[in-house]
Amino acid sequence: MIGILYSLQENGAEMAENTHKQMQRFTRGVIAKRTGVNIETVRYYERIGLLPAPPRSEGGHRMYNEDLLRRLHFIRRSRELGFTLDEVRGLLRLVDGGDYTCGEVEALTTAHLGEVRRKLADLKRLEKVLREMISRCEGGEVPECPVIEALFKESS
Amino acid sequence: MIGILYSLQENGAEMAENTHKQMQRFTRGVIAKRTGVNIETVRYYERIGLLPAPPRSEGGHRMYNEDLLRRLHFIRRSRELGFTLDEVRGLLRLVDGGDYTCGEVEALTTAHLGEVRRKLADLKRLEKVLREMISRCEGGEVPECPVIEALFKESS
DNA sequence: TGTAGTCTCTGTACCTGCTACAGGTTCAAG
DNA sequence: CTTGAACCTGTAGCAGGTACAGAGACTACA
Repeated sequence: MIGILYSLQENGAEMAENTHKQMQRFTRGVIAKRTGVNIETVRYYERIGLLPAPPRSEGGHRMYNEDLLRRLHFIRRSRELGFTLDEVRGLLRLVDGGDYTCGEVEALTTAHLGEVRRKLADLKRLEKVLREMISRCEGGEVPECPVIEALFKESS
Repeated sequence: MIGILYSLQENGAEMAENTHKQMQRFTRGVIAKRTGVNIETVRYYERIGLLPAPPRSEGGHRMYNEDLLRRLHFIRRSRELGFTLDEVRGLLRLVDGGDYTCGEVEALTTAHLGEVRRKLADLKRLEKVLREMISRCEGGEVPECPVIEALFKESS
């Protein structure tokens, strides 16, 4: 088994005095700007167990830290790339070094890698088509319609 | 203005005798296998105006053609890459050569291209991290946690 | 220290993008 | 002409958010 090498989850007990400093007050505006995620969505992620519940202030306000912002940013990007929240959960556990065996890590990672590579290939084709459209347009040429099947190969 | 050079939409009036041959009976299984989209979703796309309403048989059954299957496949792939249905709509109109001016084509295409390139960059970083995890694992090494911020750069 | 303005809280309702019935009709193979 | 698979319309549900409402917490400034 792989040990937990670098957990981003911090539980209350481990919250020593000196780490309290890192608990700035991140407003919804700051969170949105730095991660692209709005506060309602953050609460939603907490509710479904995708993010750990952060410590609270006396008055009950959530106290976020930098790590949480990084996780949020990661989630946001992954979502934009078309991964489901379940897949994101898996990715997070992978990079956290969860309690997977090496074989499990390899199986999961290989699966993700396959998906990533398929997406890369598709995006490259799309990029090519878009690039060509622009250059034809700039050349004063009327852009021909790139036939759709040229965009993405039909094999799966 | 750019003319409609190659429209995939066929209206009833243009349905000549010889094109009727192409109207095979595609069952939900065939559609799912060839496009990855199930029939309920196809009907949904038709309802929201993403796909043209196909001609019907005497009994009211939808008669799909190859073009529609290609469009479906295109939509599916684009969705997997994280584009919204609205963005897909824009892409379809672009490749159809809609009634855009050249300037509009360029603006839209450039915007899509920017997004595509950001996604490409993100996927490449993700691929690298996953590849490294696998190779470390294969080397018998305990995989270290790749720190999350290394995955995706924070500059939006 | 009071108070205004901005933030957060919980809860619920709504939105997008599907997906899955239910109850009935059509189609095509035998 | 039957029979089973596939279709039809309609509606309801699920995932992944997003947007209030009404109430309380925080901060800055007088």
